[in-house]
Amino acid sequence: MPELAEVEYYRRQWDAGMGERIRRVFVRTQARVLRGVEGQRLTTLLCGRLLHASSAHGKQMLFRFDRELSLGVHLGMTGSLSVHGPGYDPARHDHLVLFQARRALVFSDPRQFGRIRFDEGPGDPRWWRELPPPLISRGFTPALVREWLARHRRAPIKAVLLDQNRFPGLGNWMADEILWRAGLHPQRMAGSLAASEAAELWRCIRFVTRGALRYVAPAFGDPPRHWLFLHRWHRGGRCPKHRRPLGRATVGGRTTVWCDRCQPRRETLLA
DNA sequence: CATCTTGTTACGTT
DNA sequence: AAACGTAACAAGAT
Repeated sequence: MPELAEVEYYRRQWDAGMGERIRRVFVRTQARVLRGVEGQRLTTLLCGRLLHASSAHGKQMLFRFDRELSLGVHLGMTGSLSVHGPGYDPARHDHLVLFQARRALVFSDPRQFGRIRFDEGPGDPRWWRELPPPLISRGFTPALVREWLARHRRAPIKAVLLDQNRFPGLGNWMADEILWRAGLHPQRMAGSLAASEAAELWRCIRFVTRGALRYVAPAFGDPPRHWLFLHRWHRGGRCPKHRRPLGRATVGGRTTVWCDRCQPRRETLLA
């Protein structure tokens, strides 16, 4: 489910507990989402700690506690964070619950494609420091996009956009939205883009990222009707620009939606 | 019942 | 050595 804007929405859910102490920890020790994190150790170390700060970077989240403890959360396909009352009774797919005096901070994930991390030590953990530049940052430049297109020149552009090593936080719906706006067919080879197309792609990445954060992050709302977003989910959906039926195929291993008129399959040669 | 899924990664092939 | 495609992970929705 979550791409960068949904992740940001979930991160804010736990803001309710900021600056307050963890009284008790529930952890499903054998859960796959722990990915090697030892539940007992996590419980021992987190009990009594203050939740200091949180941040999101692409689809990753990091929650910081006093005594240099860091809790990393990735939501996978079906993960979520929520807040409940202090007497909350963990449900079947809740894998980690941090109880505070007045609430319970809950991590839930039915499919368990998500991941919990737990690190000790000053500063941010190494895996966090090594994340690529956020899409909304000065470090994310058109040159980085060009270099990535060249490196993956034989792959379909849709698959390239889904690579978290360069486009942290982009997921299936955002990638389709970006390509639709950029007028690029998802099956175009990355190496076939003209310089002007790559520049437009960069602009659309920024535009869609800002829009997603604006429309989705505050209250899990929908983008406007003139975005592809609302039209892409069901078969029979039509392009919001001129009502043409949307194309649909698997590209880069994911269900992909596009408009043949906005995104011609033929390689465009020059602007 | 069959098919689908807003994500990632291990593995085999090119 | 990189780059690329695919299967697998698991459970719920349609």
